This record gives sequence, structure tokens and C-alpha cells, in this order.
Amino acid sequence: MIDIQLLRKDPDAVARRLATRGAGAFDLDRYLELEARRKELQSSVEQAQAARNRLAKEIGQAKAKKQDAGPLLAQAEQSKAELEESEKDLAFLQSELEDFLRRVPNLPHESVPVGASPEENREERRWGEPRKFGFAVKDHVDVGAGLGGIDFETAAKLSGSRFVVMKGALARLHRAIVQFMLDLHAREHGYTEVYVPYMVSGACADGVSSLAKFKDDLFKLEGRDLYLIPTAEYPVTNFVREEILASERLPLKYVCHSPCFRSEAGSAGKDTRGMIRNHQFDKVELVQIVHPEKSYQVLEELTSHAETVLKRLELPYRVVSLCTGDIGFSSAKTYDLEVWLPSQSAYREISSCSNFEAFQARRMQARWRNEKGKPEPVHTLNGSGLAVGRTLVAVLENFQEADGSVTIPGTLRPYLGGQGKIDRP
RNA sequence: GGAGAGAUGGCAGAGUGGUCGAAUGCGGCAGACUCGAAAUCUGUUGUACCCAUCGGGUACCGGGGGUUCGAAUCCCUCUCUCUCCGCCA
Repeated sequence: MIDIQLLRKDPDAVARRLATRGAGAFDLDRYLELEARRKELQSSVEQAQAARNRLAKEIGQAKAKKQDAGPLLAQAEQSKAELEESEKDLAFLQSELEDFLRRVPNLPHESVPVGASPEENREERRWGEPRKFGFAVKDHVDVGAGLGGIDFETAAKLSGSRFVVMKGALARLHRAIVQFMLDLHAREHGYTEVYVPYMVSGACADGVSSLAKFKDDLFKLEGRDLYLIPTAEYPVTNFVREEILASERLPLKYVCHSPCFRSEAGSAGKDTRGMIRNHQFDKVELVQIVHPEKSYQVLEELTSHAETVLKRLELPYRVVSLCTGDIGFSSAKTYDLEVWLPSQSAYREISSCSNFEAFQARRMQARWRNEKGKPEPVHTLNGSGLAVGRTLVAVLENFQEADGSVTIPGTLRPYLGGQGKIDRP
């Protein structure tokens, strides 16, 4: 949630900043109306409650002194129904306001480029030189099929479209990529490796994003309040939900490998071929819980941790700062890492690194105790480090050879028993 | 899946209808004593919200609902934890 104090103090400024995300991000008039009604009703309810409490106390005292409490009792009974009525009204109004506020996206950071669509994202830097191929490049589907290791027909038979079966050397390569990423972040970047549930409650889902707005993107378990995680961010960030952390426990740095499940409800016809956009894919996720004043420095660090994966794998990429119209619901600022895919002659997203500031922390009630001993929301960040399926795609495409084999990047070879190349079976 | 027990503040643990936001102990913080520390003593120590200048008020004893003038305390329900039985990778 956005900062309610800020919203009360200067609703116009909040509305102006949210407008940079696009029309309809925030209905200022609706907010002002709800808030005005809430204030008035809450004051009157609390005054009535105070009167009731006073009266109840007097009745208790009268009874203790064996005095006649009859008149007081009659008086109390009389005002009861009226109070109950307005308490109900207030509860309804408060939940209405809460629902409204939970649907409001985060305020973009001032450094985020203002723009309506991905075309207005800002390229920050490039790394690596796309390789010149002396032959016609194949995409990862054809490379994988040629090696007999990627099988979409079997996957479709089992589960429909947007799933994959991997076999043999390619299944091993997939696993090697996971191991390499986990080891890199745990050993060199100081993250603690964690294993987590792949299903979380609706409350956890609403802690990191808006369940009301995005439930169609998730797979839900029939008849239960459980959702398959679309990213390890969901369980891992919620580690600190409803906690008040001692200052010295920060920062918390977690790295987590998990499968991710996405319905891809709005993606009909998009990236239908191959492993780019599947219902199930693996990802190694980086999550940090930090002091508020450190979060922008940490965003740069976390992004560089994800970049290190691409550098070690010798995959050319660029870093893009998403514009106000393209950043996610909860994010204040996001860098996308885009890897070079020769078959598309384009950079494609392989990681997304975001600072959510206190937005998720307020939704989750995740706080730390500041120097004055007061609880205040932590800042949360996460980034893919990286999406495993897309990394496999990038390796297959960038390291393919004219004879159909694939050279294995040096950094992965220790994870494959020293194997330097994947050949036709 | 069946039977039983339980869930109270940072932790332990009392409290079975009225002055309980909650005893007591531990821990934390501040002070006294000390050259300093330990020990001891004294004080203090939950969260959110509302109105307001000081200050006052409301809510919260696992979640939700109910009974009552009044609920940590009584009733219903859900969740979780523990013990025993069954099943099982």
C-alpha cells in the first residue's frame, strides 16, 4: 500500500504521481469521499463507545457497592442498538476504504522515466558483443529438437500448450544452470539459500501484489485458499510478514530456486513457440529486506548480482530502466535485464529487479525497530537471478554451432562433469 | 483420517464476567551505587487508529461470529500447535 499519511497530507500530489502510470491508476474523488465519510463516522462511533464503557464501569461499581444499578442498566440498554448500527456502518466503510487502497499501485520513484509504453523504457547500459554467426542460426526449439532433448509434443500430451519436457543432456544442463546460479549468489554474493512452499495463502499473495487485481494470473487450488506461486518472491518476501525486526537483523538476503506457475491469461498468441513463456518454469530469485535508507543502493547491487550471472555465462545483455507506464503494480523502480537472442535479433527479458520501497511491507505489516525504538516499514526488493528456462534458451541459441551441437560455457562445465559440448545423441 | 489438550505482551507464565491493556518472573532501556564491570536497588518497557496545543479517546489476550449494560474470561466456528492411534514418501 502507498503511505496513508502521505495520501492524507497531500492527496493531489499522490494523484499526480500515480497519473504517470496511466489513466485509471487512482480515483482521487472516490478516495476523498470515502475518507471524509470514514473520519466523521469513526469519531462519532468512538465517542459513543467511550460513553458505553463509562456506563458499564459505573454499573460494575454500583453493583460492587450493592447499590441499585437499575436506572444505569436501562440507560445502557437504550443506546446499545444505536451503537451497534453505527459500528457496523463503520466496519463496512473501513473495509471499503481498505479494498480501495489495496488496489492503488505504488508511487514511481522520481528517477523512473515517465512514459506510457515499453518503447519509452530507458536503456542504461549494454554488455557483451552479439556473436557473428557464419551460418543460419536456429532458434532454441530447433536446436533442442536437433539434440533430442526438448520435447513439446510430449508436454502437450501431458498438460497442453505452454509446457515443456526436457531429456538427457538438456535436462542436466537446465539443472546445472540452477546449481551455478545458487552457488554464485550464496557463496559470492552473500545470500542465504532457502527452500519454500510452492503454494501460498491469499493473504501472502496480497502481501506482495494485489490479489483482487491479479488473481486471474495465478493458478488457484480448487476449494482452498492456496495459490501456486508465480515466483519465489511470494513465499520468500512473506517471511517477514507481521514481524517487527531488530535493526541489526537487516539486511536479510535470500536466494531461492523454485518452479513458477503462471496462467498467462492475457498472453494469448504471445511467444507461443518454445520455452519463452510457459505456464511452468524455474527461476532463481533474489530477495532482500533492508533499511529504508539503503534500498536504492541495494537495488543497484542486486541488479549487478543478476548481471554477474550473464557475464559469467558470456551472454550479451542490456539493462533497461522501465518507464512509469511499464513498471509493475508494487514496484517503485524496476530494471529489466534483457539477454541477446540471435534467432530474434533482439534483447529479451531474462530478469526483473525491483525496489518496492515500503509498499509491500505495509501490505504485509513487515517492520523494523528504528533508532527511536519505533516500528517502521522495511523496504523490500527482489530480482530474478535469473529465469532458468530463458537462460537455457539463451545458452542454446548463443552457443549453437554449425553442426547442430552446443558449446557449454566454461562456468557451467564443472556442473556437468567437465563436459564441454552437447552433441547429437 | 480418529481421540484428546492447548493458543495471553520480546520470552516464560497467571488471570474463568466488572476498577484487566492485563499479575509475576526473565529479557530490554534509563538511573543510583562503582575507577569500571558484575551483583543489588529504583524507574521504565506492546501495536494500530481517532480527535486535539498540553492532553484525551477507541480497538486489539490465535482469526471470525454470538451472548451480555459490560468478555482475555461464557457459546459457536475456523486456523494453527502439541500428545496418542491409524495411514504414508
